[in-house]
Amino acid sequence: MPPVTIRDVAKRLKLSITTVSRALDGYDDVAAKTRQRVVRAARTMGYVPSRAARQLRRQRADVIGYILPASGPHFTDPFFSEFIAGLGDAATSHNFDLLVSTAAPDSAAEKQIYARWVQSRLVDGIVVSRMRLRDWRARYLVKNKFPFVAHGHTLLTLKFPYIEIDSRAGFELLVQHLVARGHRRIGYIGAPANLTLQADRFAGYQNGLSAAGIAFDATLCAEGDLTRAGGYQAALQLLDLPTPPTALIGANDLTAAGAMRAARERGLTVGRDIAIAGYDGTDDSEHTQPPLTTLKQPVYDIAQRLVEMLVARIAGDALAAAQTVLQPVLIVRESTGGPSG
Amino acid sequence: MPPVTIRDVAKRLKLSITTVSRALDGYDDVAAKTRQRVVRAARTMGYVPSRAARQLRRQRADVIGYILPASGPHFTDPFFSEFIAGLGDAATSHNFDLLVSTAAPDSAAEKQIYARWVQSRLVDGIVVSRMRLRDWRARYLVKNKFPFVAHGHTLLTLKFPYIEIDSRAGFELLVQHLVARGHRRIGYIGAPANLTLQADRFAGYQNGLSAAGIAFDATLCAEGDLTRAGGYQAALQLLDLPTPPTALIGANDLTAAGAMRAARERGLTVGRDIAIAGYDGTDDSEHTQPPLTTLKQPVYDIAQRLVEMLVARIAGDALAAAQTVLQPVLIVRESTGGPSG
DNA sequence: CCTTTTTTCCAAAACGTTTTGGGGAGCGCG
DNA sequence: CGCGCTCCCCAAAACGTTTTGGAAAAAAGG
Repeated sequence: MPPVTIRDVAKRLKLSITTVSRALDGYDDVAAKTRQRVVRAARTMGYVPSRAARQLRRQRADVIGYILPASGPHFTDPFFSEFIAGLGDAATSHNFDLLVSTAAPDSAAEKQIYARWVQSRLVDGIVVSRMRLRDWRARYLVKNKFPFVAHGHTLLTLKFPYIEIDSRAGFELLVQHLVARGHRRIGYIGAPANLTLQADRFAGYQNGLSAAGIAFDATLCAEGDLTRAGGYQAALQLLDLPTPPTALIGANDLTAAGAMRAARERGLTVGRDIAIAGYDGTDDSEHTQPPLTTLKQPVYDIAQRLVEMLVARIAGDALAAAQTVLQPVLIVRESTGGPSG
Repeated sequence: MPPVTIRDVAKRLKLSITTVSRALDGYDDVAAKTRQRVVRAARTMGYVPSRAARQLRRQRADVIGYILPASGPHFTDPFFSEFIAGLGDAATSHNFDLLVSTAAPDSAAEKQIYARWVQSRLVDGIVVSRMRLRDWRARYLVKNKFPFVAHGHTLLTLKFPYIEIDSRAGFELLVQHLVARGHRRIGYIGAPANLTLQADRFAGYQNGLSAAGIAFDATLCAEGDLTRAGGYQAALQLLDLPTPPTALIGANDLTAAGAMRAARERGLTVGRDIAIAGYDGTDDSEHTQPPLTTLKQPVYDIAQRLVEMLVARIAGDALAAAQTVLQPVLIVRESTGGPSG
């Protein structure tokens, strides 16, 4: 049985298509009684407007897009679960749908998806996350005047709305916390250098050191890839130094989790023999062994607010606060000695 | 600047719309030379077909839908990260897009989303996961003859294609493993009773016990909710029994992770004083402390295969293996004493 | 009772494709 | 030369909405 169209409803009611459409859309040039008839008939007949037709006519899709920076089997960063949940919930509550795709950062596939989405007007706005310092996505979207919002900024001189966590200040705080616990040799496991978050967090780390009067030592820094495996490898490297660090900061919680594992393998008890801290503060960090000291960013809220900003931008509203910067909050747990430590 | 349409391309080339369309779609009734001209012009002009128009005309969207069983901030089950990555990658490689929404199981919102998606032909197929014993979603989709595939079966007498892991056999195996390690008091932390996976895994647990000649003891069973917090609470309850279990099986890894935490809080060393095992086997399980014994299901592969089945079904192909049952593989790690234990 | 205004409805045009059902031109063949 | 074939191409219809620009009917005003 073919889906019921607006024409069917009109025919049944002996009304014009126009009237049915306008009745359903709540225009005031249709008699109250008629509207009621229409609404009732539409419901009992199970009429739902065709998305494609509506979309074609109105030139908008009521869909926002998000591309997961992942390709391949092993992808379990809780950050993104929570981020997607936030996007999804917010989208639904604004009567938008969420289109999700996956692509490895800077891959050909990624470019292709953006081109397709933008050109074919499949989505009418995009949320982009994990920004790169010179982010072609931002450049591309700005150039095409395509509505988008970002989680984080870039180095480019482009104007676009974003929400950002001041992770630089956060990492300063983290270093300060470790220094207060008596640490002087504090290692850092970063992310790929082209990521904004790496630039910020690394700068925060360095600032923190110099604020405490500790000389920066490049040998205490290693590059991870924001995964557990990357953190593990990098941590091993640092722990095997002649004079290993007594504290380790990971660019995110996953990195820190990998580092904890490496520490254990080297016979160290995390929280006593070595301090380890991360960044993100999703639920998982609370459940590591020992619980992880971390900087918490409100991932779900951010996702929600991003959607709200995007929806407003699609509607053409001027954005009140186009660039928002939030402060992360330091959560001290046992992996650095515990709250009272 | 308005997007370039097929009409623009046709006008520029002084060809008909028809010819341009057919040239691009690779019909063989257009001269090779003409096709070349068209293809080139389309590319240089940056022409991409309008999704809405194509969709309206062809009566299909090339979109598949998936609804995440979550609503609210705390949602970080790695199972779903990996599942979504699999869906996304597979969809992309079949030239489909993936529409994602979130809704709490059996909520009004969930019903509404299904109705909308199905009626408005927004998606032309749906992947449904975490099946319920009497799943209204399966019923609804079958009734509306809407293409879908499932991860797991139901109790209903409905025919639909699915992939399933024989978790019943898996749990038998798990019990057997624990018995071999000398355990007699084996606890079980389950999931809500309306879930198929709970029925299966619980049955497997019971079978395992009876195969080993151990009497089933209901006091050793508690209900979790597949989250870490749920596992934690349930485990506390079991550990505080007069004669607590010496081994604990969680319905999934998250449950087991929560149980591990509870055990530690009671001063037990996991893997020595108590054995704990889970189910899912995503990467996370390898990185708990101690690493978790688990039954591994190939989540990413399953997601990919589901998409393939769905795409085939949308295309109208008869499905070769409509119901697939895979065996989970037991991965023994230190949480139950280690491989050589 | 005629005019003006308001209320309620509608026909037709778009939106950008794909597909149907030809049709003209060139060629080979008798 | 005329016929049929093949090769390319195209006009027009259709997909299901929303929106524009009235028009008929009813109400109000004189």
